[in-house]
Amino acid sequence: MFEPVPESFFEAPTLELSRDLLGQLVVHETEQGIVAGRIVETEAYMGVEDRAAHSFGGRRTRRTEIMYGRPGLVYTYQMHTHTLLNVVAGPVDTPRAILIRAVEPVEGTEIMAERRGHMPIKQWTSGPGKLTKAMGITMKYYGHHFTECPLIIAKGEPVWEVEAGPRVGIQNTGEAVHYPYRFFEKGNPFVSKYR
DNA sequence: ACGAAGATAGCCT
DNA sequence: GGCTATCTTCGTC
Repeated sequence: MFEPVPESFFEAPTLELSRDLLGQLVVHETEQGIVAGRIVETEAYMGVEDRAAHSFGGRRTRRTEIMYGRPGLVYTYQMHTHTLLNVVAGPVDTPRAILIRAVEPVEGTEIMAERRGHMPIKQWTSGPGKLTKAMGITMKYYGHHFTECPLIIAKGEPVWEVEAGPRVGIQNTGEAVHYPYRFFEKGNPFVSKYR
């Protein structure tokens, strides 16, 4: 019932794709059932020229390797106690990625509630580490493609209004701190932070 | 083999 | 606002 978007969806230029992803659904078929969330916040990481990107300066390691692959691949990595979910963007050998920072619960809410320890709903998926926990997304999806089950991106409801601003949580990255590469749906309560 | 660092979140004062 | 959990990867010894 949830259809993956076509692979061509991911071929848009990275900043455009960051906006296009807003409103689309992340859908995960788990053992307990389907969980789905509508993307309301993203951040672009612009590859070799972006000091905040893992692939800055052409850095190519086991972790960043997937960023050099085709758009639409899953780039997961571990941040302290959390898994963070990214969409690989840009053509092959252009190591860009888009971090999914927040989603709005759409389906499988009882499963998310359990995974999030029955916190208030606003805290289930309002951050990159929170949403992966709520949706059961782990490092095993590194290198998976978002057009294939059991983890896909599907067409959702369009966003009302998009706002842009500087990215969250990056430091010591010089000018990159100010780049307006964060996109979110204006006023949406699941956006990770307003400032 | 070891130590440091990090695109976070939750709990504490 | 600060403190820290505890994971994977990377650079260096």
